[in-house]
Amino acid sequence: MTSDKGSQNSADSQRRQERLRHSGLRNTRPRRHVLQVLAVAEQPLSSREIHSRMGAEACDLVTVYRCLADFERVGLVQRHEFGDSNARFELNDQTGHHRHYVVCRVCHGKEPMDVCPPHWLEEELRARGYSDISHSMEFFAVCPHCRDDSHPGAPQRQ
Amino acid sequence: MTSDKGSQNSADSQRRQERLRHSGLRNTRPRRHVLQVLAVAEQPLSSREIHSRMGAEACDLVTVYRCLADFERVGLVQRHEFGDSNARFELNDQTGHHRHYVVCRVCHGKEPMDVCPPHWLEEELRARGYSDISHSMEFFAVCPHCRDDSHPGAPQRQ
DNA sequence: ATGTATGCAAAGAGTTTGCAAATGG
DNA sequence: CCATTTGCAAACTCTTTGCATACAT
Repeated sequence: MTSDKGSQNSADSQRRQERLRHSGLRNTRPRRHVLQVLAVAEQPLSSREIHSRMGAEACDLVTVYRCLADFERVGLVQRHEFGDSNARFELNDQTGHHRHYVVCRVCHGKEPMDVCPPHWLEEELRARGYSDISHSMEFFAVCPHCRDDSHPGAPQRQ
Repeated sequence: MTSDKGSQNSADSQRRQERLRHSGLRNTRPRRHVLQVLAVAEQPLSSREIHSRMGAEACDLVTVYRCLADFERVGLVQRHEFGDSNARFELNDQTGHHRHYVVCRVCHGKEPMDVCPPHWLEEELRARGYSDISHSMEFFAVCPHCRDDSHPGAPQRQ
């Protein structure tokens, strides 16, 4: 029953702490905990969602906000804006790879797209003198499941 | 001294009121005023920015929010999320054309990109059974001006 | 006339800030 | 040791809601 989608064994934990140290951030319990929650998340999570998943041992919600701000600054996480004024975050992998999602307008499920076309546009921007370039891109649609069910039951994923 | 960037002559005003009526929305003074501000805006504006630009004759800020919600619902405006948790809006043209921007990390200036590569991705999503598809895409970077000035003066555009 | 839209007040929600105490390297 | 980080409380900002009044058609 334990999720094996993400990485939550000791070796992965070591690797995350390695990335923390390498980023110049101190290796604290709240930060390890936030990283661990993100590591096993099946989709981007908001600060509150992360805090909830930390359970009884949770640090203060404010600390989650501060961790995420730091993680974003050093490139450990990517921020997503899915339009519900709720910033969501996901762990970047070591290669700097990141994802874009389709968000269902009905069930709010989030499906990764696994493509990233704007990269050549970043090249063009670089040629125009821009530096330190990144981008956001999300899709919004009614997913096949919700289109068929006119009266969808419980949302697939929130 | 009057800006002629946007459309604020009487003919354009007529055309905007036409679009209002055609959308099934009542032709009220606050709505005309919000549309007029958007029509002459050189970049997407937040509710508060719109309200400020309405000057002494401004309607209530709440009404601006409601206008924008209505306008978005009927497709008159496009919403942008530039990452500062401040929704910004711009007028769509009649063809449904919309824009994507580069936002400078330093001066927060917004430059339109005039390209829209995700359209073929929407096709792919359609093929996978998704419907009612739209997307968001924004770029973030340090603009040439701010890269050169290590100590930028006043932000170019906010 | 009648449903729609507005203004005002107040609430809701996410996020940020100040500061003293705790902690990591 | 000392700079960084945390917790707690409170503030701040954007946005939404309730309801009586005003307005468009």
